[in-house]
Formats: sequence, C-alpha cells, structure tokens
Amino acid sequence: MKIASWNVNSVRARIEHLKRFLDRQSPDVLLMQELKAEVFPTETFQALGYNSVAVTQKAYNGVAILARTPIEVTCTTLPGDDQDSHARFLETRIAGLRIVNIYAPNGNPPASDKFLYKLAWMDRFYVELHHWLADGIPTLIGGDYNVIPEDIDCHKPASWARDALFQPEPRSRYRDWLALGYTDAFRSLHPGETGQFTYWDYFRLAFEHNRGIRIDHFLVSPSLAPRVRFCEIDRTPRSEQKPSDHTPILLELD
DNA sequence: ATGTCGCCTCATAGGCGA
Repeated sequence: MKIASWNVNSVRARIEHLKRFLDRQSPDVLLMQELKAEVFPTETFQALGYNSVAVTQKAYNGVAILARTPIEVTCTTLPGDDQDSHARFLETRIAGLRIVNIYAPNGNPPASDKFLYKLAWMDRFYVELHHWLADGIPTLIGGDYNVIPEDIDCHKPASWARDALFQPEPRSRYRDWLALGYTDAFRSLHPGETGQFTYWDYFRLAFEHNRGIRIDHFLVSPSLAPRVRFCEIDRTPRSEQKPSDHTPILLELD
C-alpha cells in the first residue's frame, strides 16, 4: 500500500500537477493540504479512479484524502477547542488503517497570537495521539506538520533561528509525540541523512540551491512501524513549472 | 527587511497568510 502526502498550496492552481503526480506515482492514498478553496474538485479525481473526502474553508487551509478504496470519515475537526474553525484535520479509516491528514498551524511570527495557537493546536494533537494508542488500530498520520524536527532537517539552522517552525517549543512538542511511541517514518529509514527536504521558499532560487526544510512528515504507530518498507521524498513536482512550494513524501506499507 | 506565490476584496492594487 502506497501512501503519499503533499501540501499543494491551492488545489485549483495545482490540478495539472496533481494529475501528473497521480499518473506517475499511482499512490493508493494521497493526503493533500492547503487546498485554499471552499469547493473541492471531487469529479476530477473520480475520473482518475479515486474516492475523495475533503474538509475545506474559503481561501485558507483545507485538507483532503484521495483513495482507490472506500474512505470512512471518523472525524473532521481536531478536538479540544469548539471555537477553532480552521480546516486542518481529517481522520479516516481506509483499508483497516486509521489514516489521519493534518495541516498544522504555521505560527509565524513567534511571540504572536498565531504562535500561541500553533502551540495549543499541538497540545490538542498530543491528546489525540495518546488516545489512538489505546485501541490498537494501526495508525498513520501524514501531512504538513510545520515543524523542523532537528538541525539536519534544514539547510542552515541560523537561517531558520527566528522562524516559528524552528522554535524550541514546537520542536519539543514534536519530540513529545515521538516519545509516546510514534515513529518518524522518513527519519527512521534515513538516519543522519542531510539535504532531504520537502519545502523550499519560492524566492532566491531556494530549490535550485537545495536551501529547504523537512516539515512534511509521516508518523506511524508502534504496530505499523515494522510494516514501513520505504519512505522517500519525490522532488519531481517541485522541479516543474509553477510548482507548489512543497513536494510530496511517499511511504510504502507491507 | 527582503524575497515569491495564491487568495480575497468596499477589486485591476493592496493586504493577508504562508
């Protein structure tokens, strides 16, 4: 079972990129983030052989899941704050797995309300991760975590020192998630490997110089970790014309 | 501070979020 995750930075602007990616990689499941559209193009993906579910809002955020097999939606909001209306969370059951798609808050600038929202969101997410361990359902959470976990996950730590994605508080929370027993699938299969990024700024030829960061992740529950055969970053979509600033990460389960 | 995208609107330029 091949699962991909991609922050597309507008599903409308990236529809042809998406078609090329699906045709080339043919994933069984695709998690998408930053749809930036209230209406999701269900029919477009149906014509390509995919079921889909989406949680959307106007202009910002938005997450969707495509799958070749049926998708059962189990939750569309991150519990813990009734006032939170951001479209950032989608929990499903697909082929016996709990598959969760997240678009965690960016949180810039640090020391802002947006940064406090990011930290509170991460705390609420911890509670869900803890719950999920109890029922034994093999669980995979993919998406844009908006956290640079370690120094080797960016080209130059000094360049990100003042960015919300690299602050001690969110990085500490990410480590707390791993301490619960979840595995960062990419890092566990590529220990110590440098220069492996999923996002590059649009400006200053960041992609051409590989000045990027690794912020799109797959976390897997303990029962699923031994079944991860490979986890790779596909740089091709980022190299195309008019790309998203993120590129897909892919994972294969036995 | 800046760079570049994509979205939206008291819209064709500017603000917001990333």
